[in-house]
Amino acid sequence: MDVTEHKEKTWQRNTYQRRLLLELMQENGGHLDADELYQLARQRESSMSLSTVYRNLRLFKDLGLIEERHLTEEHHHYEVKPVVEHHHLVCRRCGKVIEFTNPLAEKLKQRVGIEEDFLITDAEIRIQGYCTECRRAIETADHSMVSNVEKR
Amino acid sequence: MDVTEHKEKTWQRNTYQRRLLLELMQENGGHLDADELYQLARQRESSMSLSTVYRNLRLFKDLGLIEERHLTEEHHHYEVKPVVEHHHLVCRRCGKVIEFTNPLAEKLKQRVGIEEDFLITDAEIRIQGYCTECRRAIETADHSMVSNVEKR
DNA sequence: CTAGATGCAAACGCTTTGCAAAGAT
DNA sequence: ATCTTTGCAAAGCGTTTGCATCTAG
Repeated sequence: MDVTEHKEKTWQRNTYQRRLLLELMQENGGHLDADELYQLARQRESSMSLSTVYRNLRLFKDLGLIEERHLTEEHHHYEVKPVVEHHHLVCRRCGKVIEFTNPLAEKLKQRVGIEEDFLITDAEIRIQGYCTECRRAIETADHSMVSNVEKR
Repeated sequence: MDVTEHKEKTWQRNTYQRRLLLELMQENGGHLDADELYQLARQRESSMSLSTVYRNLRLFKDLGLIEERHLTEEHHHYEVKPVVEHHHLVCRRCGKVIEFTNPLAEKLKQRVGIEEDFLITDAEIRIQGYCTECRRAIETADHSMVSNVEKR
């Protein structure tokens, strides 16, 4: 038995809304949140309801068609299940999200799985930092700023 | 300038509630969520308010005393800032959380920082899978289960 | 004294749910 | 004809906020 398969929901009816939502998810490779997807869908089907979006996002997720991401503290993002697992680099200043893959991530999973005796199914790696542009912007702003040491 | 320091909030009053909350966070090394901390605090100070918990969790976080974790989809968990960065292994069945450290994680951060020209501040790695016990439990249950291939 | 912190209740934002109507098979 | 899915509105849940009161400094 494949221990990683637990979900039982199925796709019973092939509705227009469902097709549209999945299509939009596939076109928009990026990281959509529920509301962004809702707005996109409304452009083509103005009667689209937000709950339909939520219901289908959950369905797609249960079927393994998309994956849920935790890029910000506020709410979820979704993306179509990538063929190769990739991870995310998030800029703390501008919020830009860069996807990356790195063989070390795979190695890390293997290593940890063995060391802790876990059967690893997947990993989510979110690295935070500052991108080139924001580093530059902060340094520039810094020159025109007063020291704020006394604030403490 | 240290580009990683952005927050400006300070600790102005040394209140009982604040001391209590921080103490509880430190005693309870684990991963507390806001409500768990609230329940603990109420045992010692029955008038403690949930908003005070939230306000101080945020304060502690801004001061860098604790860190916010995203272990489940539902809500946040917090833990006192560890001396060495560690990551989490979460069992998909029983929810057990195991902390681990691995030199490959550090290496990965360095590598990605260079490759993408990011100044890395930190990383959150959450690996999911099945622990020893749950694997065993699933396999055992499996033997007494009917195949569910026809469900589709 | 007085600004900052608290407790309470109400508001908030994202997500889920109950229900009647519409739609797919 | 049946049973799923939809749209709508209302509820749910974790979290935040406004405000009067309290309190540490």
